[in-house]
Amino acid sequence: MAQERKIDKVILGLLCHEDLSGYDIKKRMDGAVSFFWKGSFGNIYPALKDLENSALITKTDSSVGGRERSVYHITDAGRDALKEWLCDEQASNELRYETLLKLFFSSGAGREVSIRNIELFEKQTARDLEILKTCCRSLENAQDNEDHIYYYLTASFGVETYEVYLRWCKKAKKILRATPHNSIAESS
Amino acid sequence: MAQERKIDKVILGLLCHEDLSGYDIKKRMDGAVSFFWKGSFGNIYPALKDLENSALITKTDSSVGGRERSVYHITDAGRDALKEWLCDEQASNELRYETLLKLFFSSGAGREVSIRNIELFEKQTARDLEILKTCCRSLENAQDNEDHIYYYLTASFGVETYEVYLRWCKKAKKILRATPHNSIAESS
DNA sequence: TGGCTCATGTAATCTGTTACATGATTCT
DNA sequence: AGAATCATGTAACAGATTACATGAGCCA
Repeated sequence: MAQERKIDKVILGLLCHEDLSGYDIKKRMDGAVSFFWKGSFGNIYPALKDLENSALITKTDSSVGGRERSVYHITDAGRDALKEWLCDEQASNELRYETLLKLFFSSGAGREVSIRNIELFEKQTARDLEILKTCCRSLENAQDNEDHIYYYLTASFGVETYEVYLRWCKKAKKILRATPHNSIAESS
Repeated sequence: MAQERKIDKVILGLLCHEDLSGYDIKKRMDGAVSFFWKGSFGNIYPALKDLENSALITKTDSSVGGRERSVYHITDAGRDALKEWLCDEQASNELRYETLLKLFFSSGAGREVSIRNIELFEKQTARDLEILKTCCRSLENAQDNEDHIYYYLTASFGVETYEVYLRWCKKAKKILRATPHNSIAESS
């Protein structure tokens, strides 16, 4: 297990709770996890194969009729690997926001362009926030399960940061509209 | 220019203001840009070569003595390419936070582990926040330059989100310490 | 003299994305 | 019948990380 591939951990984490197929894993990843981690089929299926070869998961054929379906189950070694990762103090936290990158270099295109870019970001954030809020509310009312507290905490991280994003958008637009600026940059 | 490689835009954006060497570009990227975009030499040098081949930048040798140094300059075509990107409505904004990923799957390791992981995140965030705050303050007092308003806005995005991160850390730790939980998950 | 910073680049490797290929089932 | 969804996988490509290789200048 010299591999540090994050998709492996996501798969192990999901399988820790229930047996799933590759397709199921994709669906889970498109859900509540998606705002801080993404995956694709071209990513998931090879990882499942590797994890099976490393004996961290086992594969069981559960095809119904002619439709093929392989369900994966985590092994004890898999649980150990997951726990080892959880206990490892290293964690890479990366923000890759093209909107901020554009804003940083926006003097080349003028204020109208930067305001529009902020508005696009604002709209997307508002949409995502609604989804996260719904998610958060349903988790608040289901604290019976030990897992739910962790789901709630991650979702609430999303809600709180997205709310700040929206406040920042308003502030940024206000500043860009209010302060004086030379019109040369604008007209070029 | 069918390429969508972000490192190209970062280089063009930086060269828009001043002529720089590959080494300089790396230094700039390690500065204020680093919290929302990262780069490495193995990334920058090949990109510089490609951009030169596409005539978006030009290379000038400015070696001093035996120490080699190549300085790059943006062309008009380069400025056009940068502007085209700035005006393009598409923007990919991705958060890849391993800390959140771990937290989401933390029921496998228990509360003590998750609290420690949050504390590690908290410490790193506090460190980064101080750097961003300093950056933000110096930009507030230098609004003479049109570029500075954009630098300020991106830095203030960082400051505001990091402050929320810290508030969330406190809340999360409190919840994890306060609510009752079964000790089986803890002892396993 | 030794260590740090300046300075450029390559190569191996890893990882992810996208598109493609295939085919069954279910719903309207 | 046709569209959407279920379901698995591969191949080509893109992009980034890491380590490596090299060497000069500067400072203590």
